[in-house]
Amino acid sequence: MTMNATGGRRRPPTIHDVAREAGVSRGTVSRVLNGGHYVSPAAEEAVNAAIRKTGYVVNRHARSLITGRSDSVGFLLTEPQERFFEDPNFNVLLRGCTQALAAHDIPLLLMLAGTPDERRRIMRYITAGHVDGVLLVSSHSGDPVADELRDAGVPLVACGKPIGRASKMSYVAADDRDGARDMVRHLLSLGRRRVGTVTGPLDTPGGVERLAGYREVLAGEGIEVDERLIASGDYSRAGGEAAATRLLAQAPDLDAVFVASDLMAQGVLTALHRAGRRVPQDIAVGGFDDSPAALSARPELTTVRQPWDRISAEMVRVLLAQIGGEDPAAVILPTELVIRGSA
Amino acid sequence: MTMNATGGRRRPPTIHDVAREAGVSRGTVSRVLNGGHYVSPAAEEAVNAAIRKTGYVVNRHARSLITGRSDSVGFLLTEPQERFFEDPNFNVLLRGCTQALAAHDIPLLLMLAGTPDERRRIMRYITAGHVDGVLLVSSHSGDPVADELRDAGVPLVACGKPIGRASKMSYVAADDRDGARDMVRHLLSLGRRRVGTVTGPLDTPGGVERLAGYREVLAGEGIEVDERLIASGDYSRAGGEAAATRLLAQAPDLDAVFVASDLMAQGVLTALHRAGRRVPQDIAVGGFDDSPAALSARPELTTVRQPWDRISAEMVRVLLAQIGGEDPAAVILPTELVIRGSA
DNA sequence: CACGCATCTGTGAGCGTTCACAGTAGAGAA
DNA sequence: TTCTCTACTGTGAACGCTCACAGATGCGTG
Repeated sequence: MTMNATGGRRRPPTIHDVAREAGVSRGTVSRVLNGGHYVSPAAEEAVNAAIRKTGYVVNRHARSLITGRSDSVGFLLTEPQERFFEDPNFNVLLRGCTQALAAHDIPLLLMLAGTPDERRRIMRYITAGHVDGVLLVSSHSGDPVADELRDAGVPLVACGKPIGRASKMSYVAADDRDGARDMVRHLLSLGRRRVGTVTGPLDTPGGVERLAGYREVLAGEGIEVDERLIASGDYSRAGGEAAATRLLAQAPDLDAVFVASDLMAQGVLTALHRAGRRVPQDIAVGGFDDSPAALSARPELTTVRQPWDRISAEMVRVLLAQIGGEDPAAVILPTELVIRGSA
Repeated sequence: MTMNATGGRRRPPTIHDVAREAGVSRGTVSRVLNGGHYVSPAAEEAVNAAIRKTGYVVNRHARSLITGRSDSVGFLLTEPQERFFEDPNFNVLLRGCTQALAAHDIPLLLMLAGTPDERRRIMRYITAGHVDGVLLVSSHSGDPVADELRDAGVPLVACGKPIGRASKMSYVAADDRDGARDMVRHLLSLGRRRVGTVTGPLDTPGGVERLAGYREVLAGEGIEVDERLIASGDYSRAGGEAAATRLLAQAPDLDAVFVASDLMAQGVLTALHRAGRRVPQDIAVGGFDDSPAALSARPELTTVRQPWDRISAEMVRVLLAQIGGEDPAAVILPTELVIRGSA
């Protein structure tokens, strides 16, 4: 190490410095940097040594200027802020994506578009080419962002099946419907017969699909679906609490509830506790997600695990493929029933 | 709008296109873009109209190439991964910083440096100038990252007072010690006399300062500090549970606990519940943070609120000032006691 | 009238990289 | 030998922007 041991920023070495040090031309250094094709072993070795010696790091701005690529991707949240930081799933997903991208040496830009104003600004930023692609998280069907981005030709992968989209768009999702089926079957296997459900918002894929799974199993068992056993929530704790309260009023003989998210299930537990119902003795409760919330609930939640690590890895894989020119793809991943104390 | 209504990416307009459209030179457009000094009102108006018409967005790569600035900042987490997504505080902080930066149109790059390997890669990335500054979150004193960055001359703001630093470094922190004092005083005011504490890791500022506040109040009240009433945790739920179990064994006459984080307090509640102690009747529990965890606990936690929104806003303000050439600064913000069911 | 000064404008250079192209050398085929 | 082909290397010319500078104009002052 020959360089600046003392503080303060020196002018960093350029590709030119490396070329001089290695006794080759800029072009050769550039070729080594980009895969090393058409470079003699001797030259490659010399360049690598020079890179180590000078501490050279490629200037991404210069590279981006010419390639038109930014070598970064955006992680876009269109939810209103509060949902973001209340929902543990987002964090797991964010972390997974960051790490999967880091393996490709691609930084992740976190973008929050809560208000229409922010949305406009961020759309400009994205469509100006400052990111190569976008990981889009949980947009409601009313959300125009996905369509706008797709129309602008920006590579895009959604988390969760986008509902109501006309044309093809990449997405990665857990098999919501199948997970819901597993849970409802489990509740029935416990001997429960008045199985209710607290759904997610019905303009989200999770809301729709998990409810569909619930209906399917009941129908399959020849049980008529009682609409009084269905209440919709908004994925928040408070929403779950309110929904459970309604459920108890409409159907006091309730003996099990399938709740479409763990966070709502926490609210459900609160409501049941206040109503003096014991869990799981009087009413069995099943959640969805297997988020950290499932473990902090009392009793711990029986739930459906979403494979977040695989979801994030697949989102990144599909996005990079799409940036590389491949066609959009849909990936559906299996869920897993996790049995704990609440059911 | 005259441009590409159809999908697919066209070559985006450049500053040259805007200049031609406005009938001025590149230089004038550039001046308008950068504050509009030394530009006649007529020219400025023409340029703005041309920008609107062409849909021009500045190419940050080209700009960065010459200015040497990236117009982005990094949000660096040096914690091992699990802490990140288990701790609700991080999310609040992350969101706050993202929004505060967005107001300056500066994107935030999320960086996770869990393993030494990742750390090296990210340090290279940062020191190569790909971000203008770094928001550093909660580094243990053993963590060399802060010193390395400072030595490299990278503008830096830490969240929480860095302990054991030789020279000055910017940081923003809640007044941990004062918050702890408030809580312990509150517990004493309830008539409790065997007040224990579960500390954070003692190589973190929060761990050290909150314990110091605890000791101060007891000393001030003339109560001798019983070391059996002190157990250290690691800010995790499990750590809190283990610490509480130790505390109960060492000091069965415990009648209150000040826990240095809400998450640990959840673990403490679990341990107390298992031991058959009622909260708050038998043992009062006070947390710290006022994170979402405080509300999901049963009973809800009496805790010390950290002003996360202000903390994030101040971190961004201080960082931008430092990037602008100002000297490092330390900011300490007041906490607030929040009384709920657990004490 | 000449001069300084402030305000405004255009122009060339250059930031650090990649890309296309034009070379060079050596090996093998005709 | 000569020609072709492959492997490798160097060299301008961009990419889109900012910066320094030079020029132009108008106004007040000596």
